[in-house]
Amino acid sequence: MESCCSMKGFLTFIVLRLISKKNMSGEEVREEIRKRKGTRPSPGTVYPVLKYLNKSGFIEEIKHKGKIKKYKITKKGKKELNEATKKFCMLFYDMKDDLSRRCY
Amino acid sequence: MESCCSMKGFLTFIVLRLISKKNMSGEEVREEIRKRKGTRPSPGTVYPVLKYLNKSGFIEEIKHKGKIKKYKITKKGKKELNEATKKFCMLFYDMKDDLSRRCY
DNA sequence: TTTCCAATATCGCATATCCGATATAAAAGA
DNA sequence: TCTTTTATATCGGATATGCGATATTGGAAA
Repeated sequence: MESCCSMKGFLTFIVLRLISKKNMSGEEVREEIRKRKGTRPSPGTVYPVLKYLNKSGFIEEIKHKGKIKKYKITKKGKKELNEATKKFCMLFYDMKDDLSRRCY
Repeated sequence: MESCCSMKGFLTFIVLRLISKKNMSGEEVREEIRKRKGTRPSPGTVYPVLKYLNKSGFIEEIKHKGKIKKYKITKKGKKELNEATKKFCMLFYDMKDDLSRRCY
C-alpha cells in the first residue's frame, strides 16, 4: 500500500458511467479520467475494460469514421449501471456533503 | 471480473473515514461495513487495514476496557483523510446527484 | 505509394485487495 | 478452575487491478 487510500479500483464502474453520459472512444475515456485523476491511464488499462464491457453487452460500438471506435451504453448496460450506482450509494451515502462542499 | 463494477477497493479509505466520524473497534468497523455492503468483511480483511492505519500514524489506540481496542483518528490521519477525500471528490464529483437522489 | 502517426489491442507482470483458516488472548460463565 | 465465547492477529493464497511494452491497424501527410 503506497499511501493511505490509493483509490485503486472502481475503474470499470467509472468507465461505464462516463460512456453512459456521452458516447466515447477509448482515447476520450483516457482523457476524461486524466482530468479527474491527474494521471492518464495507460492503454493497457483502458482497452481491456472496454473489451470487457463490450463482451458483456453493457456497451456497443457505434458508427465510426476511420479507426476510432466510439461506444454507447446499451439497455443492459444501463440496468447494470443502475445496480452498481445503488451499491455505490449504499457504500458512500455520507460522501454527499463532501461532494457538495468541495467539488465545483 | 465477476460482474461489472465489483466495487472492490477503497476499503482503507472507508475505514479511515468511519473512524474519523466515531471512535471504533475492529468489530464495529466490520459491522458498519456490513450495514453498507450487505456482507461482513472477514477479520483477515479488516484487521490488517487497522494495523496499517495505526502503523502509519493515521489512527491510534485509545483507552479500552478488556480486550477491545478502540481507535481514534490522529491529526496526521485527518490530514491524510482530507487529501484522500479531495481525490475522491475529483474522481466522483458527478455522483453528487445520485447520492442526493437515491440515498436516504 | 511510402512514411509517419494516432488509436486500438494484447500480453506478461507487479501489486493490491480481500478472504478463509487458524492462532492467540482475554473475559465471562459453568 | 475449566470451558466457552468473543475480539484481535496473522498467514497463505486466489483474484482483481492497472501498468509497461509491444504489436497492429488505418488514416493522414509527404
